[in-house]
Amino acid sequence: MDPGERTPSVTIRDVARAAQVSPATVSRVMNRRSTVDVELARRVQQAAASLGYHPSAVAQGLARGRTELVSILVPDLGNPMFQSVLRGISRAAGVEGYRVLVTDSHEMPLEEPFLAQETRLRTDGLVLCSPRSHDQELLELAGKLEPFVLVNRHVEGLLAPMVAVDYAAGIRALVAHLAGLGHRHVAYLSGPMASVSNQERLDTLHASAEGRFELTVLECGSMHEDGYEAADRALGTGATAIIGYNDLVALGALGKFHAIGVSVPDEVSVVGFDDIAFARYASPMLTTVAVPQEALGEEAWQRLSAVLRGEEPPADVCFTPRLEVRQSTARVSR
Amino acid sequence: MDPGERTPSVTIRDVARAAQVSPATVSRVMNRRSTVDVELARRVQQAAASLGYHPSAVAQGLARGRTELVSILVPDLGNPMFQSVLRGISRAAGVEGYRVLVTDSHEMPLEEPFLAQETRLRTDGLVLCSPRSHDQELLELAGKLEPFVLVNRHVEGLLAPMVAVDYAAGIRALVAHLAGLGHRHVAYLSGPMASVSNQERLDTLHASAEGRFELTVLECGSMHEDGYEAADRALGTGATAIIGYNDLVALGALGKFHAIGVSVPDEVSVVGFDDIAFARYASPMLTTVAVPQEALGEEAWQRLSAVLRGEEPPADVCFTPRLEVRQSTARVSR
DNA sequence: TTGTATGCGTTATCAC
DNA sequence: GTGATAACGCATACAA
Repeated sequence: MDPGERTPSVTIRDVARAAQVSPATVSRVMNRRSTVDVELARRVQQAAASLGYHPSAVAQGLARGRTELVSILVPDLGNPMFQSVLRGISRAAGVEGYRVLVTDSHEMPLEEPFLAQETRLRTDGLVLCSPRSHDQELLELAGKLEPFVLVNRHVEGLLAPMVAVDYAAGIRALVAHLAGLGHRHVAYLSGPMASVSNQERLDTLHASAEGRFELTVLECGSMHEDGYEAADRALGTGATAIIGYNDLVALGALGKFHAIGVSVPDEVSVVGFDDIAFARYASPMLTTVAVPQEALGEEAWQRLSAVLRGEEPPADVCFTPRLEVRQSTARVSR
Repeated sequence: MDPGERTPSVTIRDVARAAQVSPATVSRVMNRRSTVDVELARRVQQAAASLGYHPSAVAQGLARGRTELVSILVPDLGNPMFQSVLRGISRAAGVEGYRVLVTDSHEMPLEEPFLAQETRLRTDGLVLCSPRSHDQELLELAGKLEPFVLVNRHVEGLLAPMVAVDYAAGIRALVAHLAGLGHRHVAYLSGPMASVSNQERLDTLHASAEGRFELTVLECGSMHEDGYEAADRALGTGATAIIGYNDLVALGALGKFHAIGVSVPDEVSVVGFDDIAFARYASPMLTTVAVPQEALGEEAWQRLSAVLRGEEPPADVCFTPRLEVRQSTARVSR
């Protein structure tokens, strides 16, 4: 076998020749177009099969003007939250024959615009998941990114379809829950500064904590290790309850507390955000705010799909997350 | 804005016209080819910039004969193990300008051949991660899948590069560990029947348990819920230690034990496989076998990349996993 | 119904 | 150095 040989791909012409018809007819047969004579069709089918012919996706893409590929850009492929969104999109898109090209910006906001454009150029559309870029930047970029839909982010003045989550409502539910349990001092393990959802959670936290409990904010991050590292710092503030930026952070804190012998929820309550699959199986089971992750992906696809078909996309949607009370929170003991 | 308007994309001709040069020259400038007159080059650059020109990836793909896209097929995008492999590939490929198209077979072995071919057709190469198909099927398919590399699976007679893990060694380490702790009855929560790695673990388990402890095998699965559901069944067999097919299953079992008040590792030891990030942060921290997940992805890319360049790929590699003793295992108390 | 011819946007092989 | 021009593989008006 010659290692240097290039794909000796069989083309539509080879099939045409073998079936003794024109390339156009082969094309028609392959695309089940119009009425092709049954006899010819069969000849083409056989020729194609025996030659092992498969239309070139690239050539089809060029000729049709669409690749049936869409891109998704996420800040961190390692985060189960984004993985679920990806699954949702991938599954929904797959049903319509579209495949997903995924790009990870590795929580580097500055790279985002470049990556978004780059990946968008290779496909028919783009899903921007929790972009960390500033509103202004997104507004300027919008033209070169279209068609695209925004997940987990609202940008005023942007005409792209959006699929969002009412994080404020989730935070308020969390605050009410903790206050109801008698907590008077709560620590928030803050997420990435570039994260708009972190900002939103922070703002809502400040607003709704007012008059209910003292709030201490600690810079943390978005990953396991960040929560693990910040857990005892949080405890050191005298807080009786800790709110993680997301479940990963909360789970990291849970791990640390177990490691240093601090009992949850007896000595300290811990809550997260997102309700990733692991939250339910943690010990203790994590109280958190459930975000419909796969649904976010599906809804995003519905909108992108509509735009790709030239139709009007469904109206923007904003999911209201649901408080999921489990075992990591309890009435304060002091 | 006319909703029906198609991408009014600016082409290489538009730039050529604006810069008063031939399309060929524009192409040369865009690709930093040969020596183009500095003055002309600048004119082209300006024209391209002011027109917002970007080469069509599809057209380039057709003309160059490569898309700079590779596919990866995984059995379950929801599994952190595969996510890590994906990350590894995505990151390594990204450095060389390649993007990754991901397809999830949703643990449906019968769909795999079709999906593999389908996704392969859209890119320059394929990474088959833990394929569930039979050896025979893979051998027959190989021709239509090339170039591709195999991760987490060895198939005799297949000339595709492979990146594997010595699961048997991992299992033996696990067995030695548990036996050393005095366990005389161990239960194995078996993974998907179609999983070759499950079969390998099972075989090695049977072989190395011989004379050390009694082994009970329970059908389970590959996900959290499966482990959660099977945990008490496993305990009911009288086993003092439980080996999960993977970390997900083990973590699920851990969750169940916590829920029903069974203390780990005092009443029962639990071990997993893979060492996903959550294993370290579980309570108790999960003893498991560490598989270098991202490295698997990176190595896979190195091989695929070499083949794409027409070079000889590095030799097949087989990682030896490392036993990670943590807190979910202890000396048997009876 | 079927074939012919042209276009899709680039790259690359030639002459100039 | 630079510019025509022919692929690349397929889809699709249009003609027959």
